Amino acid sequence: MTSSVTGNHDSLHDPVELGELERAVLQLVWQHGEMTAERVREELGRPLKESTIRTVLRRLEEKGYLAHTVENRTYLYRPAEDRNAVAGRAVKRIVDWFCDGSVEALLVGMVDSAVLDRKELQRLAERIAAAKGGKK
Amino acid sequence: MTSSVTGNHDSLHDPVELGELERAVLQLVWQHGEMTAERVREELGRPLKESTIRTVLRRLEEKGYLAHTVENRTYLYRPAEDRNAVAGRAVKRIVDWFCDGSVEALLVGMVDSAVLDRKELQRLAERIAAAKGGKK
DNA sequence: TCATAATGCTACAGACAGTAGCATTAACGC
DNA sequence: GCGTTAATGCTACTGTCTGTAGCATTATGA
Repeated sequence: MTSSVTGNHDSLHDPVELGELERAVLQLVWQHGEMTAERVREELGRPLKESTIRTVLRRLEEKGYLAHTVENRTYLYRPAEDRNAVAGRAVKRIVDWFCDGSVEALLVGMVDSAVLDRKELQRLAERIAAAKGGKK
Repeated sequence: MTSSVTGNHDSLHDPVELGELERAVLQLVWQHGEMTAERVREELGRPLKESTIRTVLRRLEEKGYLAHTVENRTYLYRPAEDRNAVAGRAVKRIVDWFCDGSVEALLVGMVDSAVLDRKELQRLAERIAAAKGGKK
């Protein structure tokens, strides 16, 4: 399967392997900062049992996306990773697989497939160029 | 020499939903331009039966990534979509899900998670700015 | 017409996501 | 202390997808 597994650190998870519901839940937690299962269920608006929500939350934690603390006997879930960072890694994988690792090729592809507007790309480039000084 | 086309491509699919083997095969075809099942098997270097390869190729076609023509009773598979474009859409999905649709946020995330070097991003921005006059 | 080489069809096991039921346990009031 | 209640912990079933492949069928060329 995995061709060469040299240096495997499993801290890297890909949002790609998440299902619909998992993604929805993860986004909610990212949005709200911290949530209980009950709260998630309410926000979701879908007719799901609480045990379902809890299973999803637990799996998300197992996968490294969430962490929880116990507050008065109640689980409080909060993000374990920055969403943009997670997205970044996910994109990197895609770039590696489909664009020979070239982010440029990717952006070109996004423009070509009308996913990204050329103008938008322009603005983006300017913003990036402008944000040069911001050493993080 | 008979040559017919059977391109059946209904909707847009995401490369994200591909398995390891499927991805490997798809990349091979993208790399070589067109391939027969036999050729794919050789290139893969994995001990797989031909029927396996053919199943994967068929599924990739069903999913819209490949198309085939028949050349002397033999299937010739070729890409049905530009790889960069496919990657672009895949990334867009990720951006929508995890970055509120902001490509900028994504790039920032990539830098933050050390997926993309700040310098590289700079060069990228310049290149993009330079490649202004394109189609569309 | 017969062998051969190609495809077409079908299947099965393992992984994973969606969904949920039921057992257990700890806190709080009486 | 003891029971009610609210939380979690464990387990499971089903459907879908992917990896993998066997076997039937069919067209082609000698």
